[in-house]
Amino acid sequence: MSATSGRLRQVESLRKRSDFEYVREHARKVVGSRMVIQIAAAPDDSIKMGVIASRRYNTRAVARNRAKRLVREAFRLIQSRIKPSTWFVVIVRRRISEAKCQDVRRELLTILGKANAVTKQQ
RNA sequence: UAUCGGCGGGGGACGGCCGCUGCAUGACUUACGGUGAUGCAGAGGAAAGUCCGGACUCCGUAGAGCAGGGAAUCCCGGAGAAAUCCGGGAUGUCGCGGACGAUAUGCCGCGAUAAGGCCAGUGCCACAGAAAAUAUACCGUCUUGCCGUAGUACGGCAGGAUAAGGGUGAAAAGGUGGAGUAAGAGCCCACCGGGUCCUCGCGCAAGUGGGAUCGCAUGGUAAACCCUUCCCGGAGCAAGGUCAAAUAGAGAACAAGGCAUUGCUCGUGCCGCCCCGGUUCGGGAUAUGUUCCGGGUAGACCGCAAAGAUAAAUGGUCGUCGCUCACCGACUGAUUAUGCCGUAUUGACGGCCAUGAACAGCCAGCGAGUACAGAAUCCGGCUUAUACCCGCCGAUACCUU
RNA sequence: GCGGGUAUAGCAUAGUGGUAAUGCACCAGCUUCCCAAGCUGGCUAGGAGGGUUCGAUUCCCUCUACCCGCU
Repeated sequence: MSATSGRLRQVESLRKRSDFEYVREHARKVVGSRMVIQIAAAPDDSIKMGVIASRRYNTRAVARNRAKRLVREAFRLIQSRIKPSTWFVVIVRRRISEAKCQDVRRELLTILGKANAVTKQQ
């Protein structure tokens, strides 16, 4: 099962505009200090994530790419603990710019826990 | 030596673990953007801004003109398809300095210069000033007539001459000197400056020199309209092309059940083939299925690359080192100060010994920093951003000679 | 990505080669027992840097920020 192998590739990311619209239609919103997530029940068993880093976050392309990489890396590290059949979208906020990878991972885990989408650690 | 600015060059290295994207190979699953394996490739000097030039694609296009946009001193050499860049020289204009005190202006040196044309035309030139472009009379200067006081002098009124002087302004209608005059004036003369003309000289040319001629009113602004010469078709990879669901619309074709003929089939003939209605007429509704054509939406693929996607890869973490800065310590070098001796009138010079700091080098420790910035069709140029290091040039400050 | 446009007081807008107008807001005063309204006065501005010009917010160039269109 790919969900337990701890990697992120194109299969695990939301890739179409219709996917994002599906999540936005069915989503519950959870707010954190560095990010906001919209989380929804998936139409199948998969776990998928999408990241939004708009020009309102930062006008420099380097900063937007860095934020998306941090979120993707955090997702990769905690992916095995997310309940199946979950799609969610992460919208980054300005305060993520000075965060390190561990900070982002901790916060993403906390927020997903609030949304009741995390399984108990074995 | 330090700081600042400009130009050019460089703009981190290696390894462990966990990962990402593309391609190739063969395997397993399957028909999917799958799984795991191996190999190869995987951000920049600006990838940025999108300011120029091209490649490429589609549309348009006989030719010419108008509109619109752009370029603009001259010559030589070099690179390039072009944009553009490099090197050398010349002319004009402007600024600063000098010979040389001022004005017009010429000469010399340095620097800057998007530098065709405002005697083709039009517009504008605030405030100040009399007057801002057909020149003009505010003060001033001179003068005529009349009046007043005794007067040739002064004052008043009316008129005339005058651009020398004052003052204003960014800019005031050639400059200096002389002659001349009532006072003045290129009104006239000399020199300087300027315009025009020349089948004149020099120079490839922009120009420049000479001659003749004109006393010479004819500023500034064209990154104001405009004129001259030359150049330019438009849109852009979200260009464009291929395949092509669903839905809606449009068109075309086909299909339905029964009876007769016959042993059966094919074929043929007749009736019927949405609903109401006994039936023609009439009224209502205008449908079902399949196939095809056209169109091109969602979507996919091509365009598209020895990086290359389309919610967009090139990362995370740990370690070692490099570079820069700060602090502390050890060692080495070195100047200066103090002391003694010698020369010496003094200043000063030379020699010797020890000590301590600024300073420099090197080593070790500890801490901090390591920029600007992320390809999206491709290539070239320009512009802008950039920690730190190297080289060159310039400016400023201090020190020494 | 490609193409186009805008920038003026705290906010919303004018205007033009000669220092900048209007409304709202803000501040002070008058009025009122107090507030509001009204009246009077004040405050504060051309995104940045160069160039052309006697003079630039305006004209030209280079940047910066923002907005819009095209799947």
